[in-house]
Amino acid sequence: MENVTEKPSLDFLRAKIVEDLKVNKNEGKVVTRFPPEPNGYLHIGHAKSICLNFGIARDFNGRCHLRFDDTNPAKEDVEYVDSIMEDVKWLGFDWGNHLYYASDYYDALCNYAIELIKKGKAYVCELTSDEMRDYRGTLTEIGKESPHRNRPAEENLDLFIRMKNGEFEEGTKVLRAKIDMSSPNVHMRDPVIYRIKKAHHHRTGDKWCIYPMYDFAHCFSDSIEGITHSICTLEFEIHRPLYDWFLDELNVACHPQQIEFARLNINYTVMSKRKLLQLVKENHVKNWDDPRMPTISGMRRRGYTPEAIRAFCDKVGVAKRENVIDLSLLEFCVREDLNKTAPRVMAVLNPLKLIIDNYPDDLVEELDAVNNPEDLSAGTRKVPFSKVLYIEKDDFKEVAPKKYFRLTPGQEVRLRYAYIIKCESFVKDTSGEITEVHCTYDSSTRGGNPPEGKKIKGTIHWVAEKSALDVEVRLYDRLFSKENPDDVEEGKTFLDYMNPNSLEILSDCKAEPGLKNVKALEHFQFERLGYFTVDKDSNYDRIIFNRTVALKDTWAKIESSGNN
RNA sequence: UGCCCGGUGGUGUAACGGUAGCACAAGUGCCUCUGGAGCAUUUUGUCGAGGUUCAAAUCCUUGCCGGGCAGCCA
Repeated sequence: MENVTEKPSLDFLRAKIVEDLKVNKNEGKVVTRFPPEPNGYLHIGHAKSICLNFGIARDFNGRCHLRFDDTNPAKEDVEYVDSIMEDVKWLGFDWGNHLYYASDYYDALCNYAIELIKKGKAYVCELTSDEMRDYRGTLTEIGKESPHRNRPAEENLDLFIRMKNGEFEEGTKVLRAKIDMSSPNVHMRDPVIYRIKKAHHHRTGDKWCIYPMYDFAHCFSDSIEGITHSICTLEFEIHRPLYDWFLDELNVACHPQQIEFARLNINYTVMSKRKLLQLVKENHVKNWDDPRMPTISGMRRRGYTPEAIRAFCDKVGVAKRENVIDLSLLEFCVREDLNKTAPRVMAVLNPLKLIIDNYPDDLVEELDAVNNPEDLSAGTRKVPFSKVLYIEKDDFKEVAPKKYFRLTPGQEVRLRYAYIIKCESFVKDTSGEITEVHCTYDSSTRGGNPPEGKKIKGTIHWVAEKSALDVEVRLYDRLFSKENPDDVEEGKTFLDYMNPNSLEILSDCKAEPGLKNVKALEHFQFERLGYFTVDKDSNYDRIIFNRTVALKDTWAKIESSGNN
């Protein structure tokens, strides 16, 4: 009780920023940036970075830039630029007018390179890439210096300008920083900073035929934008000395601080753009927005909400230790959000006909159903009820296992919001499959209220046959059946661990008629089943739902533990 | 074999020299017109060895384990 006013503990990044603010570093400003390369779609790992960078800016009254790190025209495309902007916005973040491209800085970057050359800190090297690899040395042996390393500055300048003018072929020359070929950090062994690429750039067109490398472009882009904290993932930690070297050599006014954190991993999926691209290109999934993909667009289509994703990113925390998050945490986050917001509705995925023998043949009653018990302001709706209904196949068993509360001969259940019924008999076809269940109802239990003193343990959902809507439902499961698909055995690839049952299409589902006019991305809870969203391929004639996540299923747990 | 980073329950993440806490997962019970939701409750942890200290998850030494780095990718 005495600790209620205690502040929640900060992650190490925010703690660092608090320290910086205390000593008035950067005049108290906090400026971050999210710097995607437009060479693929954003995934949930990027969401963590987005939430971090935009979240920090929000928490410290700073700002966060969206900057496309577009320094490799061979791999980049406007399609990706567009999708990235859409996804960041959808996640709920706003970069205001701080939208930038590294390509905006090509002139400035080129001038920085020239300055470096003039200072004698960069040189044009004509080694082939194979030779350069050779000269670089290994992790345990130091490198040796390029024969071009000690060219006079004027010659370097001339050569570099001619590179820029397109006088040389790709691969024949590069500009390198002159640092230290004996550094234990291979990134400091005279890294390439400019290479010739006669490629069309999605923004600068054919203006350039030399493009800066990441290490050179990134630190200066940060500096130009006045970034205070340049937050990136762990694999760039070893690049930090280089980041600092460039900024120190040219003595720029703004020297941001690079801080690294551990990227997000989730089990049963992959999180590398290369692998996601491969899944798309080789048609292992339908597209980047396939609902099984961990992409933002895929998760959106699957029915995840921005609120759920943000909550997830918040809960996973930030640290420097490698981590693998349980998929169950993600599922918890969507359920938690959708439970509060998704209207409840009844739908039957695997229909079984149920006939109430003592119910009038042509009567249709409109029964009241609560739209969301977690939010009474969502109101109620009318659901039509009549003699012939559909129920879930699973909700009837000829021979009931122990603790089975649903329909079985002689047992009573409640039809949600309708009546108490009793199972009298059932019909099997020649193959032994149950085709009809016959029940009687108690007309005094209208609305589902049992007589005084009587308890009904089981409640099942239903859809009236007459007015039922035919819908398609797509069930999704984890894309991979192995916890860590990146951990491949000899002779296999991550593709060998794909879950063959990650998609199940149910085309004969029945839903209550109120769902006739749903729109793409609307969320619902199908009572007792899970959360579902309307797929974008859905239309008036063919309504398609994607299962976002199933409800927690205590019965399934009891059942499976009993089978063990 | 070089350099850099990390090791806290099953999974994440706090505690910044002073009671190892929180969330998810798992278990149990209560409640319920969703076997949903909710509520209550339990189990499980500081990588090892030394040292400093009244006191170490925290500081030091060392070992072990995990990750990263040798693109004209980012």
